Formats: sequence, structure tokens, C-alpha cells
Amino acid sequence: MNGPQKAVTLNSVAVEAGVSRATASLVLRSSPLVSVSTRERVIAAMDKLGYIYNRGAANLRGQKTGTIGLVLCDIGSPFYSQLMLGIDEIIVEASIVAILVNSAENPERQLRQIRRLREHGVDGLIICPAVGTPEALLSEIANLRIPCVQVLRHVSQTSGDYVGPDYAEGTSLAVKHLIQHGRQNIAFLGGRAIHSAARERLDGFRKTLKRHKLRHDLIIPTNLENLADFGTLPDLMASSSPPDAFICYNDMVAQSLMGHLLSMGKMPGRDFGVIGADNLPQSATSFPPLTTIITDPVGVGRNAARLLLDRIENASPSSTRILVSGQLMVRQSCGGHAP
Amino acid sequence: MNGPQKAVTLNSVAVEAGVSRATASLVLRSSPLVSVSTRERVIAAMDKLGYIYNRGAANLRGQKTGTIGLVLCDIGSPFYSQLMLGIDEIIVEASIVAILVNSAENPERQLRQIRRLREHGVDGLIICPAVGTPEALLSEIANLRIPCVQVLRHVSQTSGDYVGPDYAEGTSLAVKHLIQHGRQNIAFLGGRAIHSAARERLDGFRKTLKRHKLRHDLIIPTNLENLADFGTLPDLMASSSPPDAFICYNDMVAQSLMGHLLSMGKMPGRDFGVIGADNLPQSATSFPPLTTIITDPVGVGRNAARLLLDRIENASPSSTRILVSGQLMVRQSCGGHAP
DNA sequence: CTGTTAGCGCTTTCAG
DNA sequence: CTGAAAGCGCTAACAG
Repeated sequence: MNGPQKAVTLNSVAVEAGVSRATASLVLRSSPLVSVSTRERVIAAMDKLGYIYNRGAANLRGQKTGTIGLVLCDIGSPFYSQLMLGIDEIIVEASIVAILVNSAENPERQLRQIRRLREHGVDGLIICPAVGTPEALLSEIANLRIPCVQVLRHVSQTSGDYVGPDYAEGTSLAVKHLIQHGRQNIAFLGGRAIHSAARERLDGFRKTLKRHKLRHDLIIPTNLENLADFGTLPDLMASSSPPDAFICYNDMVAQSLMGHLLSMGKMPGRDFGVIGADNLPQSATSFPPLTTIITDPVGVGRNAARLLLDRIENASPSSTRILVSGQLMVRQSCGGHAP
Repeated sequence: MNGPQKAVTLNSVAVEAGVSRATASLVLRSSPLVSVSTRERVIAAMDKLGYIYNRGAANLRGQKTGTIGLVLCDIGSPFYSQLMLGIDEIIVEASIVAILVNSAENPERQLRQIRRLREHGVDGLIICPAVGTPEALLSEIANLRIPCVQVLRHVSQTSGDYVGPDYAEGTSLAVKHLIQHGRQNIAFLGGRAIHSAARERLDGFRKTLKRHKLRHDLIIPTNLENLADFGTLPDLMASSSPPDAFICYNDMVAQSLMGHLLSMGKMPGRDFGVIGADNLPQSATSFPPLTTIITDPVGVGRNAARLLLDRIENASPSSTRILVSGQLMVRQSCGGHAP
């Protein structure tokens, strides 16, 4: 039950089974070069001794550690947990395990953590670059010959593997939907153009409104850390031409806005159109249920993991960019009918 | 810029610096046994060659890998991301890194993943046991001499290290608050008593109502995966003595309930008292803002990580149980005044 | 099909 | 203060 637990190694197993260490090693990796009877004997010995494979030792000899690094800038956010779900789904199939580190949106910390991951010998990296990440980081990683795919945000417009939602398309869909529902004064609420994901949203917003010859300057920056921050919204509402619809940075912002409007006696879906982004589970059951841009973080995670695994198998100098395209989930906060 | 990148080892560094590998190793671990000039020479060599410490190799010799395993049963949930935030905060200080795996509430998968973590040589384990985890799992882990702390749920009432919110106390606070606000017919909405965290909530609920000589059988099980599931709520509302207040399993359920009530023309905070649990960020800005039991997942994570690090340093056969005590965050959905 | 022989990159005695 | 030598547990040729 509780002996001194003297590390049972592959060698002990081999001795127990009366074979050489090399043969035992072959059994371990289910090589076809071993006879059935030998294999059985070795497996029995492993079971009996309670053998645990030591990957650390194996890594030393081989190339891969069977680990990848996951560098996120806000592990506390629900959106990232969905992303991890998608990544996990793929890597678990490949018997790979993820080491999770948090850059907390701080480039120095991000660098420290990436170095730490390198020391652990990760086979690849999935990274959502912190705001302010220098483009040089990617080439530094590339020089180490460690595959790296960026998710959700990218540091360079052109180089490096990247997987993210098609934010521009999603925002464009939302704008068109609002226009179809007769909204003319559409505002964008939330965030600042501090990274690619925010810029792409704003670009889609402006471009689509411009194409429809509508106002495209109703952009209200807010602090995403503080959901009670509505920026210049109060001023705008009091202005001569207040917005009649809102596209929000994400569902969290949208929910918060709806709460705000409701407390002012305004009904989202009737008095204002409101559209969020991300389609969080709770958005289906909020009051009113929220129309939202589906950004499919799980799908982004899956694609990123698949791309990384592929890069690990066959290194390639080319850059792949995958935009996961979204749809609009129409509910009552804009365009949907009551159930 | 991009040479063949021939793995630079401690040996290359030593050669470059004109010392032996052993000396270089001492420098690496900032031993005081090395002269300043030698140290400087070695460090210069490391920089020049772009040396990367290989922990895998070091582990082989030493005992610790500098990794812990994090076994969660639903990495997609926002609640767990808060937990990870707390854990990360502590381990990052100790230069330890977390390998994250998802049991997806499946005991077999959980076991497979734990085995995988063992192979990677994790120094310890933080685990939120999946529903249906046998008590034997803990003794199996204990036999491997790998420290393990359970979080949020525990498999055994008495043995094993555990850190979690004081669910019973929290629920009790909520009940008392509702009673103070004149509610008499209090229902518990959500979940089933399938693990300790749910049982503790229900125990706190029943016990406190009993003490106040009020009905304590208004318990409405629901499927937490489906926020639109309100179980027998409709029947209950149509009964002769419908509830006038709800304590919900968590904020997600509470938000969903509030949406449901609002769509029926009922105003939470006026027509019904509603209390959630977890104090998610979005609960502060919902409509109406939600009164909630603070379960402090970040604090739970911090405590769990601290306990684990301590166990890794000094193994101990005793069981520590830490209940992180909570408070009530009073907002308008019950007892709070409009801002 | 199985065993022998070298290491992978590092830490750790033990001698200088 | 520094170096030589042994070995952590495993895999990868290469011989039989």
C-alpha cells in the first residue's frame, strides 16, 4: 500500500519480464517488432510493478515533448475559456497536453512566460498577443524553430500563422441587419482600436455604413474592463441625432448596455436595436434575448490547434491565415420575434 | 539570423566561456561558489550563444519538474477561468507552470488525463473532481506520492486536502437576507445534488429555513447545461402558494431566471427576490443588477495553489480543508436600492 | 524478433 | 573556486 516507492523504471520492467530494456521500450511504443508472448510478459510486468512512463527522459532522446504552450492575455475571460475548449478538443486526440500561461496583457510578462515555456521544451505555441507586443517577438520565436500560431489577434498584417474570427464580416453582417430593420443611426459601443481584433471590427463597421451612405462616426470607446463605463454615450443620447441602434464590442458590453437602457425605461429591440458579439450561452436567455454575432471561439480554437499540430509535423516557412466566418444569431434585441 | 540552430547546450556555453560544464551549471543556478569574473564570462557566453535552459534534462537528474497539473471538469465555464486566475497568480511567483487538462465531467477521461500528467512528472495536482469520481482515485494519487488538492468539490467528506467556497454559509446568508426582506416562500433554483458543491448549497438552504420555521422543500432541480431549463418552476408558480423569492445555483441561472420573470411582466426585486451566486462581472450591470453570493473563485484558486506549493515543499499525511468564506453582494434584484 | 551499445543535457559527488 | 566522471530513464542504431 505505501512502500518507499522506489522509482520503477523501464529497466526494472525489463528485468521483471526477463527481456532487455530496448525490447521493453518497443513494447511501450507498441512496435510490431515484438512477439505477442514477449509483449504480454512485458505488459504484465509493467502492471505488476506499477510502471509510469517518464516522458521527460524520453524527450531528452527524442525531439518532441508532447506539450504545447498556450499564451493568453486574459485567462479570466469567458471568451478565452471557450477558445481553450476548442484547443483541448483537438490536442487531446493527439495525446498532447497544454501548458497555460497568462500574459495579463503585459508584453514583458508575456516574454518571460514564453521563455519559460521554451525551457520546458514545448513543441509549439498558440498565442493571443498582448497589446503592445512587438512584431519582433514573432521572428524571435521563429528563429527558435518553434511553430507558433496567433489566435484572435495578430501582430503583423501579413506574416505568421493566424486563426481568428472574421470580425470585419461579422460586424458587417450586423450593420446590414440593422439597416434592414430600418435603423439609420448606428453606433458602435466599446473598446478601442488597440489590437487587430478591435480594428477589424471598426473597419467592418465603417466600411459597411459608408457603402450604405450612412453615418459611420458614431463610435463610442469604452473601457472593457469596466462594464459600467459607457464612455460618451450619455452625451450622444442627449444630442440632436441620438443613435437608434448599437453594435457592441461583445455580448458582455451589450448585456450591460441593455441593462442601462432598461433602467432608463427604454426597451431594447423596440426602442433601440442592440447587437452583441460572441454568442455567450447566457445571451440566449437574457432579457430580452440578445441578437449577436457568432464568433465561434471554439471553432477558432479547433482550427488553431489543427494548424499548429500540422506545423509541428511539417515545418513550413509560409504563413497561413484562417478567418473563421460567423453568422448572426437573431434574437429579440434586434429583429427577432418574441417566442 | 537563421542558421541551422544546432541546439546550444550547457556544454557549448562552457566551452565558449572556457570553463567546465559543472561550473557553468553552477552559474546557471546562481550558486555563490563561482567567482564573479567566471560568472560574467559564462553569462556572456550564454547570451552570445542564445542558450536555453533545458528543464527536461535537469528534471531527469533532480526531482521537480516545475509543473503542476490542473484537472478541471469544465474548462469552458467562466467560473473556472476565475479559479485559474487565482492559481496562476500564485504559481507564477514560484516559477511554476500549469498543465491544464479537461475531464469534461467524465471520470474515465479524468483518469486518462491524470495518468498523462503523471507521465509528464507534474510535481502536484489541483483537481476539481468530476461527478462520479471514486474515492479510490485520491488514494491512488496519494500512493504515487504526488500532492493533490481538491478544489470546489471534494470526493470524501473527511480525507484529502480541499479548498472551496463556504457554500453552506453563503446560501445561509442569502436565505437570511431574503427573510429580512419579508420573503417567506423561498425556492432554490437549479442543479441537482450530484456533488459536494451542490449538496452544501442545499444543506445551507434547508437548514437555515428550518431554523426559521419556514418551508424548505421548494427545491427546483434543473439542468445547468441548459439555461432555458426551469424544471418544475411553471407548475410551482401556478400552485396555491408560489414562491416569492429565489436563490439560484449561480449567477448564470439567476440571470436566466430574471429574463424569464421579466418576459412574464414580473419585476425582480419588487415582485420577487432573486439571489445568484459567484458575483460574475456582468451581474453588476444586468437589469436589474443582481444580488449575489460572493464565492470568490480567485481566492479559492489562490488558497489552493498556496496549499499545493506547501505540500510540494513539505509532504504531509494530514488533510487540510480550507473554506473560503463569502459575503452577500446586495443589489437591486433583492434588497438593494436603485442607484 | 531481441540484445548491445551509445548517448540526449543536465546535476552531483568528489578531487583537486 | 573549478574540473572529471558518473548517471538520471529513455531511445536509436546496429548486430546478431
